[in-house]
Amino acid sequence: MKKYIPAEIEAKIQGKWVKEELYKTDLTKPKKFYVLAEYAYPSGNLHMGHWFTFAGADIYARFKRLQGFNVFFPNGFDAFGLPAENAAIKNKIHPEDWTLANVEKMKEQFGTMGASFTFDHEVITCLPEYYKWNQWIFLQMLKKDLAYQKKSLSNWCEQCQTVLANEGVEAGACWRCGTEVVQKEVEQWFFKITDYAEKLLWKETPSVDWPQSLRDAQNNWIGKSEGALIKFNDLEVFTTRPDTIFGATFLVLSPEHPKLKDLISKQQEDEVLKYIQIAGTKSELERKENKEKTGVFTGSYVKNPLSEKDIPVWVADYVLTGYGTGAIMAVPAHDERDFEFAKKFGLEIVRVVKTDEDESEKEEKATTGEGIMVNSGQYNGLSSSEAREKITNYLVEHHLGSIKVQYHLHDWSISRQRYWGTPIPIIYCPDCGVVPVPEEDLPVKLPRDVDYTPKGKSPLASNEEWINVKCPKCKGEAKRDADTMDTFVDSSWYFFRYLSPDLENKVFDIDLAKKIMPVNTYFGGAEHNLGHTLYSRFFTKFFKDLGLTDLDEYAQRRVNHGIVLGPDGNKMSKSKGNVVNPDEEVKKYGADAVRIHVAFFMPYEGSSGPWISERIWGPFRFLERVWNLFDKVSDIEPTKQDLIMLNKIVKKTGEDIDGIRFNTAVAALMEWLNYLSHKEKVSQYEYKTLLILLAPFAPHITEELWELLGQEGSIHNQPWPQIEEKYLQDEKITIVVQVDGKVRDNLLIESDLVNSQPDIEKLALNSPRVQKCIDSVTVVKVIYVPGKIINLVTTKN
RNA sequence: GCCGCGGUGGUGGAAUGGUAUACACGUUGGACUUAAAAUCCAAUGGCGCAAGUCUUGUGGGUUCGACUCCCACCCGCGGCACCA
Repeated sequence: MKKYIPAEIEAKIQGKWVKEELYKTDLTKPKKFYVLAEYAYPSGNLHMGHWFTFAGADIYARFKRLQGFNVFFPNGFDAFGLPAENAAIKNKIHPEDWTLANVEKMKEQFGTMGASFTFDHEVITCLPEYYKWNQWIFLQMLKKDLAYQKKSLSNWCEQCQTVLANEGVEAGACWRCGTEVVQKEVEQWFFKITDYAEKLLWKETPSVDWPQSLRDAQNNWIGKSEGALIKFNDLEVFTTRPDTIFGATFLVLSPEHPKLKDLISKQQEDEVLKYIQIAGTKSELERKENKEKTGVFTGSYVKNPLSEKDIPVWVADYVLTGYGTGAIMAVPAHDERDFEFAKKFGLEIVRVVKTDEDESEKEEKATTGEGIMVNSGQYNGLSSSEAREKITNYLVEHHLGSIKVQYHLHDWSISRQRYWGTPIPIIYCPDCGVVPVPEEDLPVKLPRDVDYTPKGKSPLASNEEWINVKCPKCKGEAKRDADTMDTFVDSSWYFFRYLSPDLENKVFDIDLAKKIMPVNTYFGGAEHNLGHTLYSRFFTKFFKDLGLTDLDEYAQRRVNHGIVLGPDGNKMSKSKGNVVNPDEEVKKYGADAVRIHVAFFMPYEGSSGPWISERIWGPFRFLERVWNLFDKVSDIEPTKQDLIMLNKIVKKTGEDIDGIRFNTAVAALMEWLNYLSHKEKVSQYEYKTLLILLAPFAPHITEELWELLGQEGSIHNQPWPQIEEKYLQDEKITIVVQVDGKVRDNLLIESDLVNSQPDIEKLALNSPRVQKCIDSVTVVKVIYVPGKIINLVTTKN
C-alpha cells in the first residue's frame, strides 16, 4: 500500500463528485430530509466559524443520506450588508462586484471542505430575483397593517451611519463595529412583530426540538408581563402589582412623557425644564450606567383612586419612555427602585403587604414578595394575589383601569440609511402621500450608480434618476424611499426560497414547501438566539396567516453549535492575533483530518473550546492507521466476537451522530480501529463497514479506499449497515461484585446465567477477594442488578 | 439582580442511579535506526514497595450504591437588565 497523502486524493475525489453530480438535488424523490446550515456572508474569507458550522451539518447530512434519506442540503449567500460598502469605499470597487467576486471565491473555499451541499438551489440575496420578494413581503406586511412608519428615537450608530434594531445593540454598542449607540430622531419603517408576541412565546412543551437556552432567551426577550392600566386622574400607569395600589404614594413620569408639560407648576418650571433638558442629552448608555436616582417634583398632584389621597407627580429618568405608558405609580414599600427614590427625596413610604421577611428588614429595603394585605381598607387581611384580582376587578368596573398584557418586545425597525440592501418599495407623492409600489412594478432595482460614502443620509438619494419617479396613483412628480431594508429581512425566509430559487411568479413554491418544509435540522450559532431565529419564526407565522404555509415553526430541530476559540482560549480575533485559518489546516493535515478534529475535539453542540492545531495529528494518525489497515484485509469470515464488536459500534455511531454527539461517535470508531489493528487479518466485511461508518466524517479517504477495494459506485451511496440484534448480546458478561457498595471483584459469567441470582450469589461469595472482606461480618442483604452488579450488604457481628 | 449552561487526570473530554477517568493529546520507558523523525509496543488520577486507600467545585441529604437525584453555598461562561 502506498502512503496516505491527503493532498493527493482529496482534490481528485472532489473532482469526481462534481463530475458525477453526486449531491445534486432531486426534490421529487420521496423520503425528504432538509438539512440547513446558516448561510454565510460573502466576506471573501471562509473562517473557522463557517468551517465548524458546515462541517458539522455535512457530517449529519451525509449520515442521513447513508440512512437512505433524500437529503436536501442547499447553500447560498447572505449577500447584502455593510461590509460590502466599507470594502468598496476602501478598495474603490463597487459593492456588487466585490460581493459577487467573493461569492465565487468562497464557493471555491467551500469546495475544499469536501462538503456534500450543492449550489444548485443557491440563493444570493443581493440579486433582484431574490430581493424582489423581500419587497413583495414588505407590501403584504403593509396590507395587513404590519408595516408602518414612525418618526421615533432610534438606535443610531455614528460609525455605520445607520439605524440599528434593538436586537442589534449589544451592551449599548453597535453589534457590528462596537461604536456607542446614540438615540436619534429618524423616520423609520417598522414591522409589527409585537402583534405576534404571544404566538412567538415558547410553550413549556414545544412541538419542535429547539434548545432550552434559546427558548428561554427568546421568552425573556419577549418579556410578557400581565398587569393593569390604572388611571390617576388622566394619567395612565402600567403595573403588575395593582394589589399594592394603597401603597402608591407618588407618581413618576419619564422625562419624555407627552403630558408632562401640562403638569408643571409655575414654581417648579425652571427646575423641571432643566431636568428634562439634561435627561435628553444623556445617551442611553449614560442613563443605564448611572443608576443613582435623579428626579424633580412637577408641582402637580393627582388622586390615588383607591386611597383617595392626593399624591405628588414627579419626573425621573429611571422611568423608561418605551415601556408601559412611560409613567408609573410608585410603591416605595414594595419596589426597590421606588424605595430608593423615596428615601432620597423624603417621600412617604406606606407598607401594604406584610411578608415573611418583614420584621427584620422593614426599614432598610422594599419587600417585593407576596403576603397579607394591610393598610388597604376593605382589602386588609386578603392575600396579595386575592387582592390583586379584586382590586383589578374594582378598577375595571369603575372605569378606572383595565387588564393589560405588556411585552418587552419592540417592533422591528427595518429601515437602514445605507446603500447595499433591498430598496423599500415606497413612493412619496406630494399629493397622494405614501404610495406603495404596485406589485407588478417589482422589483424596485437597486441602482448601480450612487455615492455610497456615508454622509448620514441615505446614499440612494444621491441618484437623481432613480430617486425621482412618477407617482403610481396620480402620475405626478414623486420620490422613492431612499432607505434599504435590514439584511435580517433577507435571512428571515431564505430557507423557503431555497426550494425554488428561480421561481418567477411566487415568493416560493407553496406545493413544494408543503412537501419539503419544515427544515428537519437547522445548524447555527447561539448569537442568533434573539435576532435571526426570532425574526424567521415571525415570518413563518406571518406566511401561515397569508395562507402560504400551514407551519407554525420552520425548523423541526435547531442545533446551536459550539464556538471554536483561538489556541489561547480567547475568542478568535485579528486584534488578539489568535485567528486560525482553516485553509492552512487543510493544507497541513487534509480536509478529512480537520473534519474529524472538528467532530472530535469537543462536544459539537453548545460547547466552546480552543483549537489547538498540533492535536490534529491525532485524527491524522487515526486516518493513516485506517489507510494502512487496508493491507490486513483478507478473504476471511469475521468471528462471532468480531460481529459483536461490529454491531455494538454500528449502533453507537448511528445513535451518536443522530444526537449530534460527534465526539463520542468518533471515539467509538477509534476504539474499533484499535480492536481491528490488534488482529492478524481483518475481514472484508469489517473493513467495508468501518469505511461506511467513517464516511460521513472523512468522505475523501473512505471514497478512495472504497475504490481501492474494487467496490462499485460511491461509498456515499451505500446503505448504513443494519444492526443484527442477535449480536448485541455478548456471550460472556462481566458482573461487578461489590461489598457495601465498594467494588471488590469481577465475575465473568456465561450470558445464560444472567437471570439466575442464586448461582451468581454463590460465585460472588466464593471469590477469595470477597471472602476477605466479609470475613468478620455478616451478609444481611444482597442486591442483584441482572447483568450488571451484585452488591453484598453487611453488618458487623 | 434575573434567566440559562457548566465545574471530572498535566490537557481536550467519556460515563440510561450500577467497575469514575472511555477516546484522544501530552509525558515516560522500550523496540526499530549509525542517529533523529515517523511508526510499533507498554505505562500513565493521587498517596503507597504492596495489600490497600483517597479522588468528579464545597458542605449536607436521599439510596444497598450518587459525577448523575434533592437542599444550601462557592466559582466560571453566555444572555437580559431601572421592563414597574
